[in-house]
Amino acid sequence: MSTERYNPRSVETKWQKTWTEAGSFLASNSSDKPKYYVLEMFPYPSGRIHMGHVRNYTMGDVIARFRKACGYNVLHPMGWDAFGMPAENAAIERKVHPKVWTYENIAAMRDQLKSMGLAIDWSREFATCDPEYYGHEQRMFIEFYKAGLVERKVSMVNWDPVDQTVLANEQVIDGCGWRSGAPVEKRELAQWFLKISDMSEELLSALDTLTEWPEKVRLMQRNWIGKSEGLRFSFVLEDEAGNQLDDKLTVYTTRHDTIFGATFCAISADHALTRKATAQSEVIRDFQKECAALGTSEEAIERAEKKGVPLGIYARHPFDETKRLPVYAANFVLIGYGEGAVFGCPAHDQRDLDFARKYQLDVIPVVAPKGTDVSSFKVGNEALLDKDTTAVQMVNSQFLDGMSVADAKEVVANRMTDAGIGERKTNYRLRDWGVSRQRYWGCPIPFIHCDDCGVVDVPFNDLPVVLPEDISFDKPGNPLERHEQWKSVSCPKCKKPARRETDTFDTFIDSSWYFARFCSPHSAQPVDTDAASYWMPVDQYIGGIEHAILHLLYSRFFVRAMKQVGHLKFDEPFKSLFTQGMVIHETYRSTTGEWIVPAQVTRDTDKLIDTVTGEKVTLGPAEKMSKSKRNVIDPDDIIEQYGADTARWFMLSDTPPERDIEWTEAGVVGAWRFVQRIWRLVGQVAGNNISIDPVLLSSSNEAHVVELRRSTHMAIAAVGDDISNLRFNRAIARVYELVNALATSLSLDNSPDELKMAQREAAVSLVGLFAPMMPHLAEECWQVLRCSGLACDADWPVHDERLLISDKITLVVQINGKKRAEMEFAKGAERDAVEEACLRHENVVRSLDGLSVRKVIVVPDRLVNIVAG
RNA sequence: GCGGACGUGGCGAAAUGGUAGACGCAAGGGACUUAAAAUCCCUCGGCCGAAAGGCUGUGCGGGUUCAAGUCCCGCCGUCCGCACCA
Repeated sequence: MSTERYNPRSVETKWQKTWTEAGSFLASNSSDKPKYYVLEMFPYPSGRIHMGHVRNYTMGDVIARFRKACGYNVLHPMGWDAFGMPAENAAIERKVHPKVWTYENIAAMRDQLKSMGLAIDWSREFATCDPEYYGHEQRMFIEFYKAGLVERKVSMVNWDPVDQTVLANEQVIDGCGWRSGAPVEKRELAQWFLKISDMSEELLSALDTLTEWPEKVRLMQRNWIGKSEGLRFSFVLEDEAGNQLDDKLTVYTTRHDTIFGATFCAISADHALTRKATAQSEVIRDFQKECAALGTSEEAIERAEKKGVPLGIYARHPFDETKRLPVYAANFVLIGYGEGAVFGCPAHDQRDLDFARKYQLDVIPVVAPKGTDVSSFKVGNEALLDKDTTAVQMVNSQFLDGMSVADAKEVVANRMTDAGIGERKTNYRLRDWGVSRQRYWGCPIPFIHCDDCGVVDVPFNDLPVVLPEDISFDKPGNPLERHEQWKSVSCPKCKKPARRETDTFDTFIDSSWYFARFCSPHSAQPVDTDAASYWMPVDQYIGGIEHAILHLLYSRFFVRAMKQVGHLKFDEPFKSLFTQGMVIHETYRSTTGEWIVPAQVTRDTDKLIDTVTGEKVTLGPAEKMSKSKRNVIDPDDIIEQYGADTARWFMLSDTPPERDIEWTEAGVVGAWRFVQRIWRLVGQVAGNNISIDPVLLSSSNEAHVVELRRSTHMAIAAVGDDISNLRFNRAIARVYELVNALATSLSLDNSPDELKMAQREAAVSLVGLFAPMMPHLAEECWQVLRCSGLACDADWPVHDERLLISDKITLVVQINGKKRAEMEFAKGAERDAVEEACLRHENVVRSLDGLSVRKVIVVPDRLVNIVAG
């Protein structure tokens, strides 16, 4: 049979159409088969898919198709995380309405995803900006409110004084607003919170049940929740002259053992005592402004140089009347954690030490290695963080001297408790989830403010509260706040004029339950509880590691909240989690330092040349594909030139899925050549025009037949195993091995019919094995091989265990751990016989010259290690 | 700053504590061709050697073990998250 080149352009659209018409990937909510729910994190509709999407959705697709072939009822849906700031930025910069921009982007990206040939049930698609979707979200929020899961309280936001608008952390650059350039201020606003911190312990302990999550993600969540067992206690305060003040200073610490090392107290710039002090001091006012300019980002706060100002008040040491500790307002103390106040123990905390050195405060070591000469023991510029708790003891600490750290904690906690100035307290770092955003393009928060009735929830009958469309972004700030007509409503309770809440939800809410909605996307309820009970939890969830904490933790919380109000019957949304790596690419710069797009760079022997200017290009490291560095490859271009299968194959090859993958032209071309190679080999097999006689094939002892069949069945066993474990790169290496074996077999002359049958068996199996990865090529090969039905409906190939067993094994002979020889033995050979044979091997005899054998270690069927000296 | 990960040939990588480098890419040599492309065959961590074989080698320094890329301790480097980006 003559083999023409495989032309993906026409073939791929043909099969996509076939699948759609056959409804191949529609999931049924009732089936006798076991269910399997595979989900990739849904995309933000930025307008075009990027290579990260290609990687993410290819992985999910392989799993979906593989599970379908294995006989599962598979749910593999797609939707859009469609609210968010970029739509507003487009509205400001390009004068297009967020809604128009978003839905146009969705349409474009849907087409792109479809061109990848994904096995998705598109009948379940929705966008989070669909009023139908966010209406259910509003209803659930009210249900949460009634169930006591919601709270309204004051918290800080970044405020741009010029644009008169609230800024996200990413919009604060070096303490200034990104558009106005004005120094950021902090402002207090009454905001809505979901009380996730009430669930800290539950969210922490349930991590132990998530055995199919990466350990690193569980660890990150554990640290994020940040459970600590400590002590909360109060200092008595006095003024400069030693007069006792009415106020007390309450601090939280986990290191109460170091109380005698305390040399100062530090409180947040937003602490009530700091605020009180600003009234008298301009210095303190200025300091507070300086802290405000850091914004609300914890990262910025913690990276900033440790600074503070004395407040002119002092804390009396609880156990030593001769000591008093100056109280500072400091920029590194977070108002949101513990009490917003700490005592500083510079010897044993790096931040405290940096601070103490800057302001010449005392540094008193109170924990030292046993046997240290205390009088000469000094701390330099590195705090002593005692890791080996058995090797240290308390010093310089009066009644604690000589104790272990743990005992000292006990004693201090008991004394404070007995004296009524302190109590043991378990603390969590996890804060409540602030969900209010002062923005237009989000889900309206379904509440009404009435002067008489206060905050009133919108009646269910009036839901959804739909975003008004007649808005403008001419002025900075939230258009909803300026929309008098939309804002004005009558109070549901007293019917008097009232105002709508103009804040919208954090988009993390939208993404905290979409996976449950996919089970019954058209239900009149937020979720159909039975459908969710059938499909949930998601069996395999795939997404970027950047979501390891927030999205995944919020979803875990939200599902529990939904359970509490009766929508769901389970606790954990994601049974197995996989976090894939990024797609990176080399970066290129011109002689003048500008970034250059890869398409504009050509390789001339060992130099890189700019095809537009002809000038030399400087090669930079491979980095995450980004618009700013211009190192972006457009998936459309790749699919147009090589086809989706080639792009998919490349994404899965070589690099383990959890690691960053570098996109290279050479790699894509390699994948493309492999597609053509398969096509040629399958064509050759089809040309043999033979059908398999199972009896004849399995009874053949012909060496080539046995060898090829062994390769085929080893590949079947290995590929299935590797895909199940998401080791796609290994699965692909096994596919290459099978292709190499088939090619070798096909190059033999005068093949008997049995060998042709073995070749057909290899080819048909091969197509089945790569079908989840290259589904279009698989359909085309399936057809050429005259197999029945569609490849996407075919069962996963089954391997014959008997063909995997070999009666001979190659055993490695080591002397003192170094390989000296290889020997063949029958499988399961006697230990003594093996040992004896090894010792007679010429290499072994030579190497052992002059040495005496002390011990021989035999690992059956693997290795012999002769210990000699 | 705090938290988390990663580090193996020219490159992407593989390796239940048991033969380091499977598989792929690139490179070099050869076959086919008028030529090129495509395809096919061979070589391919480093050093010594004609070969057999030997020495060395998994970021760096120690340790455990008959045996360490793998386990433990300490460094170095790179990347990700830090609560209003999604």
